Amino acid sequence: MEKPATLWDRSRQAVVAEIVDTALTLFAEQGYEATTMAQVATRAGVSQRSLFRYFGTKEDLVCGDQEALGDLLVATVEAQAPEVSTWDALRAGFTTILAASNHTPQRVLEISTLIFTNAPLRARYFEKRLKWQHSLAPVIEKRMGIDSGEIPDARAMGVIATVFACVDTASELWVRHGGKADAFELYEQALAAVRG
Amino acid sequence: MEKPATLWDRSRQAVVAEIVDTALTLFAEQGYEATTMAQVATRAGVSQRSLFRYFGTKEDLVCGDQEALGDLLVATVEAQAPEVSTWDALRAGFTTILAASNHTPQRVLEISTLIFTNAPLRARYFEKRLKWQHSLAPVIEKRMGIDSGEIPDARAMGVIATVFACVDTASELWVRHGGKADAFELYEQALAAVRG
DNA sequence: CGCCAGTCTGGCAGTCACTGCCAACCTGTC
DNA sequence: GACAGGTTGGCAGTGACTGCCAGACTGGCG
Repeated sequence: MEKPATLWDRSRQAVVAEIVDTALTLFAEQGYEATTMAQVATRAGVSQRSLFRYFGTKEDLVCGDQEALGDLLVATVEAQAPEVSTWDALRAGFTTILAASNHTPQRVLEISTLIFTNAPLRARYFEKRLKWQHSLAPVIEKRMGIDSGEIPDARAMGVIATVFACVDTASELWVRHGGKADAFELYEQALAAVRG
Repeated sequence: MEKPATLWDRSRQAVVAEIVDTALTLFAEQGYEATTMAQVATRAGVSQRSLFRYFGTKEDLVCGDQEALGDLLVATVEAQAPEVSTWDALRAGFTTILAASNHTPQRVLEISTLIFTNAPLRARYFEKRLKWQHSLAPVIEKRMGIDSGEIPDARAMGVIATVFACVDTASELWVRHGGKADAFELYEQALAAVRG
């Protein structure tokens, strides 16, 4: 997965992780919107200008590392055997990226709660997931035996959007249950109600 | 639906409509993000301060009149006979609000295109629709024979989220086809693929 | 070791969405 | 004609974000 992994790259990773850490701490202390980027920069010991170079936007402090996960999702779905159903292939993709997270469960809950209780964060999260959906379109079309055209097919996009909707629903309810419910179970319930 | 309808109220409505009009024109001319609120204010002949009093945010210039539609959606779904299936009840809700739009088809396409091609607009649109979903939860739970608790039920939310996902998918594809496809047909295709 | 190119960083000033505050105004009422 | 309530406009401020430039740091090359 990684070839060069320069020393410099790793130290940059560390810096990024530390900034995220202090940002999450501040968000927990004062709330997301009450915290300014200037505060984060000062507390993390970098200039405001550099902070914006690491994270293009304030939202990216929370949902920044999704790019890579999207690629993993698409790759996993694509790698499923052809006899696996579309639904199972998509589920496999999500369980894979869930397992690939490098955060503690505690932190996942913290971040998820942040996202689901802050409109701009949730909006940004949604945006990124939209890109995933579009990347998945050709893969799912192929799996469903549909020719990929310039514009995606309604059937394939409908299935993809539905799975995302159920994942999203399960995540939100999981957060609202304070992480005490089984997110996977919630997903199964939601999807079963849809397909039943 | 309207009781008082003061003269003043109506003139305010006219002002709002005119501002929206000039804003859409500017957006068409220069693009959404290249247009500043100052420009809209000047061109519409109001102060910037008042512009922000009419429309709390720039996004609301485009997707502002959704509050009322949400209520209509919930009311319509609630008004469906109990023997109507959950899916049909939700579809009835959407066809109703589609018919309730006071814009020309041309303008609907223009606004939709704007929303679906601008990330912040789409995000805001999504946010508002999320609220609709939450308002629908108790209605759909009742219809599905589920007791409404503090936290919505995964099955009900899954169904609601799926319908919204398919509507969204159909809308997006409709826009990407330049309005030449039948949006209703696209919705049927998407949902059929999901439920089939 | 000194030099050089490429990169990284910090500061600074500017843009833009958005808000609070206050003075001016307008409208209807007594 | 004074008065109360709501409306408007300007003005100054905040906070996210960007472009620009100058200094520092790094890895090669002679």
